[in-house]
Amino acid sequence: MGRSPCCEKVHANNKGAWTKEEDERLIAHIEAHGEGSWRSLPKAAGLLRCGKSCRLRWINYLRPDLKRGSISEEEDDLIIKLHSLLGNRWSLIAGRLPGRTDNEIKNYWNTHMKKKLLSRGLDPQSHRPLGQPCKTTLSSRPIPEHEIRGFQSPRTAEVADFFHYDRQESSAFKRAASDAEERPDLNLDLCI
DNA sequence: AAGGTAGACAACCGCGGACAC
DNA sequence: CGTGTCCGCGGTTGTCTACCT
Repeated sequence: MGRSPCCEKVHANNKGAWTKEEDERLIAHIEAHGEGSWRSLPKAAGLLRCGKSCRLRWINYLRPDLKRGSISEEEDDLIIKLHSLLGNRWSLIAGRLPGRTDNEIKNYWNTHMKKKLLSRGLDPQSHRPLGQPCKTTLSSRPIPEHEIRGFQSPRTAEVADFFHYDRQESSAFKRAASDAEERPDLNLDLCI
């Protein structure tokens, strides 16, 4: 039994592309009250949208610190490196690319990078030569409990520092640390 | 000019983690 | 400890546009 859709309760069932007026309302509300409280935001801002839709619109399109324009060669290179380490964890990858969003990077990956890697004869998921069997897929393998308990190496601190994790007990951190342990060949000293 | 197709990206959906109670 | 709620994430779909026939 799943949770009911967030939009049903408030009849906030407006869907599809955002209008200029909706954008303006959302921007004005966030400028006045700040980000957060997405569930109550639509009503407070006078929008017939669900909170999730508002959050997505703000994060992916309206935020003032977004970088516009195409992905640079340096960013392109960094995305490949980060994806080889993290797999499809787009939000973590976006966290290392100022002004870029997870959605933008995900779309970019699916439309450009997959083709690019394939043309180089590399598997877009494993980053290994096509046809070469790969034991694990970094993005999908669940971490056994015993592995999580075993993170005591210097690599753990390196991962925490690299991804700015301040809560090393978080599952996202544990997963990233696990992946890094598996890929000692990957250099975490990346920069734009 | 009209219809078809592919590419790009905006937006939606469902799930799971975190947290409060 | 169990349950409910909110938020964020990643996969997927929808829509618009440019290009081709």
